[in-house]
Amino acid sequence: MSDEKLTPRSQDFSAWYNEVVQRAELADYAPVRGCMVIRPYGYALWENLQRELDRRFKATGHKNAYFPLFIPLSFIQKEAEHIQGFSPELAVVTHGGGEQLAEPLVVRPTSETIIGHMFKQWIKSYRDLPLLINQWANVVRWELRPRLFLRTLEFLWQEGHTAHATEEEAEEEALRMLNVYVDVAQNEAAIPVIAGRKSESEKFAGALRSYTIEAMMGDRRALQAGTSHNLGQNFAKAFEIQYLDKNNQLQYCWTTSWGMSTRMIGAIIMTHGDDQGLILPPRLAPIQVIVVPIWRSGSEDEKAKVLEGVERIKRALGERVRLEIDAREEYSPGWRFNEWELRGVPLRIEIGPKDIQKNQVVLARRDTKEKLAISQDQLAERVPMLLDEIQKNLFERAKKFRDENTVELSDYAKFKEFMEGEGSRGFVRAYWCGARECEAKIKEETKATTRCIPFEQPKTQGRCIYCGKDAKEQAIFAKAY
RNA sequence: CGGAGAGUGGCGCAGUGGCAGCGCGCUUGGUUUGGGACCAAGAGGUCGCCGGUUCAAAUCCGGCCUCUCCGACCA
Repeated sequence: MSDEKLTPRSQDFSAWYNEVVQRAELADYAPVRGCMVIRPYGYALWENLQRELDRRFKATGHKNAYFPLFIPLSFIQKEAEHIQGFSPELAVVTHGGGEQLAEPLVVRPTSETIIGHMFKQWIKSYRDLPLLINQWANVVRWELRPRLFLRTLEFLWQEGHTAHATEEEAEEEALRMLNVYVDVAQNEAAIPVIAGRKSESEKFAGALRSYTIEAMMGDRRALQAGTSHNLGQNFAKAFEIQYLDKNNQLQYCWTTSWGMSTRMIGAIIMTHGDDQGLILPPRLAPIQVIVVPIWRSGSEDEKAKVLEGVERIKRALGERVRLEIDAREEYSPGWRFNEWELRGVPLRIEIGPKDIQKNQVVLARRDTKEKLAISQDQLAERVPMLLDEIQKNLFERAKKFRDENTVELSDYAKFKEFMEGEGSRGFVRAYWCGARECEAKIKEETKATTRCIPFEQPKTQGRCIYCGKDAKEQAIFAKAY
């Protein structure tokens, strides 16, 4: 561990991000380019996110299963758009057991194809529907420019895959799961998101429609934090997922898929972090409260009293919050304060000789840096309340930041000016006619892409920011990760 | 793949031909402890790899590899 300060976010956001990830011990670089090791602290954060997602998946009727890592190459090729979208980033196994394989195997970039293959075996009748499956898995995409958590060659995620009798049911499912992502992002990760539809060019390879939640990071760039796809009958037709309806007619299923990944950890870091380091939302923080006891050496009596105080804190809070104690004598209090701030623990409790005398403790909030003294008798009541308040404050703060950096524009010259330069100045809401050409030109000229067409639209209509033709809807434009 | 930068103890770096160093971290002992403590003694290196020049190469020359950042691609 180094004593040096982090690179300030304003100076170099990327450098800040990489330093935070490594120094907070979330992850480390692996010996293979583009791969990372998720360390225990980072993995604990992932487990908390997993738990919240999994709980909601089960509550909406989904069951977990597991499908193989290897997919026959021919499967990927069955859906035309799918192969086009994914072929540049496939990892392909050509040899096994010392022999060249008769058919190469693809390391899954996503599992629509192999799951489609299995769904065909499992679905015969309308009585088998809907089929609601989720899997927790790793996937591999051979990305050109990796970034810790945001874009690694291998990443962890969940992928939901469902099959339905009707288009309406599939659509309803895709939107239901997007709402689960909205709920988890906003209420657990404290990240405000904009939910909407992806444009044709930004949608998932092989989908009928893609839905997304988009978040603004601390450098004002956009990050796609979760997606849900209505796959129509594209995969059902490619994999012959068919059922007999009530009238004994053979019908193709309507399928969906949806995913959220370890990228969310990157989103949490970049949404809430500051120049001191990480700030974790209490609901997901592996450690919600860190207790830092303080005493003078040479006084065993004082030390014993402080440690008794620590025991009282543990008794009051141990069952209610995720609490750890840092009683390392080899580090000064100041060092320990900085360390736990770097690692983003939402609330710190300081307890020393002065507090013992007054029967109090000092609480230090990570989000506002405020310190306040409370009576030890109030711990069980006040600490959970304070954690809730921190959770709420992080969300409100991020929302305010996003809103302050979102503008509505109707003039393309102003749009270009807004997007000028290396960094990002934020989100632009603008009317867009929906034409692929306008979208492509805007991207070429400004590097901004359509992030989504938000569900929430103004009542009025307008003119396309690029071509000036009539436009029914607004889109969010931004430079994205 | 295009552009930029970097490879020297765990980390950050200095070292432009002549004994491989500094700061932090690590170990041991001691003194400390309310915002990144101090003293002392230690451990730790085939200087990214291969070849060449030279009495002598971390340093000069040639080739290769890797990583990071910026772009195209993407959860």
